[in-house]
Amino acid sequence: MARPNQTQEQAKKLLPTVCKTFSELGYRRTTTAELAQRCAIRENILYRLWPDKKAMFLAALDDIFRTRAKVWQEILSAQPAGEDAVERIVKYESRHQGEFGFYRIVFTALTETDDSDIRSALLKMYKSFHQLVCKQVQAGRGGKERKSDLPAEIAAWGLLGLATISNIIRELKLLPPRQRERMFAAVAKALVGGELS
Amino acid sequence: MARPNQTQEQAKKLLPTVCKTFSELGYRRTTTAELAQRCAIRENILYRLWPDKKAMFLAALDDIFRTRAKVWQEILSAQPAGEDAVERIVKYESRHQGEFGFYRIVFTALTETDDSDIRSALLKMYKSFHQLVCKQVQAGRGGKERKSDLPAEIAAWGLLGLATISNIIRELKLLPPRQRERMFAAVAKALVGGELS
DNA sequence: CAATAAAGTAAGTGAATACCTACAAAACTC
DNA sequence: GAGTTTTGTAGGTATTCACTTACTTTATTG
Repeated sequence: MARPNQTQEQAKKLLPTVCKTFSELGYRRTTTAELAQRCAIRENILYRLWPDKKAMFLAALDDIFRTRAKVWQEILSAQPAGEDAVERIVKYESRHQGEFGFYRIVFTALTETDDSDIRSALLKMYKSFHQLVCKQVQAGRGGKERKSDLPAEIAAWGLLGLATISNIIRELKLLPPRQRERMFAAVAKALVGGELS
Repeated sequence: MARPNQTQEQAKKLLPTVCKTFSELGYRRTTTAELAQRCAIRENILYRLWPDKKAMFLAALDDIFRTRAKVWQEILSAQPAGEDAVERIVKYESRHQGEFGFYRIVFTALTETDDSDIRSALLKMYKSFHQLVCKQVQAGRGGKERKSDLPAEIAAWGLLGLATISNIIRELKLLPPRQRERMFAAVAKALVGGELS
């Protein structure tokens, strides 16, 4: 025996760069040569870490999802399950959207949905997020749902749509940042309920 | 002189096939060979109709945008500027979403936004749609805006987001059709105002 | 019909790209 | 330090793809 295998660690170390590359260039335009160069390694080392390009992409998708979920968790745990949990997440999202290239990766994945692996990764991701948002909406309402409110599951889909269009707006600079933030807050309020400030 | 130039007509005739191909395969996976085959012509004929692949894509993007706008116009002109104009469009969209591959082309375009031509085509498209939706929201409210209502421009962005997530839901089969329709209607109502049935 | 330009056919080309092979250097265990 | 396994280097290959070239056929007009 000799030299412990450190592929796991190296893969982990390279993931941020891989994510960034895929989110900047999309799936097809990201070449393995480009990936290798940005990671400052040779191509064949990439192939020792992942079996093929698709696996690299799926790893990036998964990582970016985990990262986002973790960020939310942190926001929530700062002052757990309070009345204003959604509000805090909404505020955070409206400001920091796109910082981690989350949506660009999702968009590029959405144009590859005829690949069953990518499809099911996306499916899992959307379900998880919907559930997460759902819970927060419910928590934010503190159990008492007024008859005028949208059901939480429905409001959650609306919020995911809002996040999506908000990223498109950001991407295309359809609105200046502040206006986009205000739009985000106003629509979120309309969806979740009147109490949000 | 001999034989009148019919490239315009042929281009027009091929556009639906070109659109369909791009929306099924995305920009990168659509090869000019595939396009030619589906159009039942040779590759170099494509290049007599458009200067390059990007031009083919932009033509498809433009066509699909015009088509959608025309459909809306028809829905509206059936019973012009009524109180329920938005409602009719919303109902139509919730049912027929994705039929024309509209969003798949938009998604693939969104991953190519560092190309300035594609970027500005998208920009123009989103602005037009937002304006169109805006007008309809205002018309639907019949001039009288209640203080609880979202401003029309903001509600319009919300509706575009709703349309987007709704297409993602359809694409990934996150909800069965009827449930998706109900979700669409409920969120649209929350955004536009309480009067919609 | 003759001249001419468009429409179509068939093949090719150079560049890009995912992935592989063969080997050298380094590091860990005993 | 010998033996073994990982890590790194350098180059290659088969394929795909956007786009081209050279040529034949067809339609149109004077």
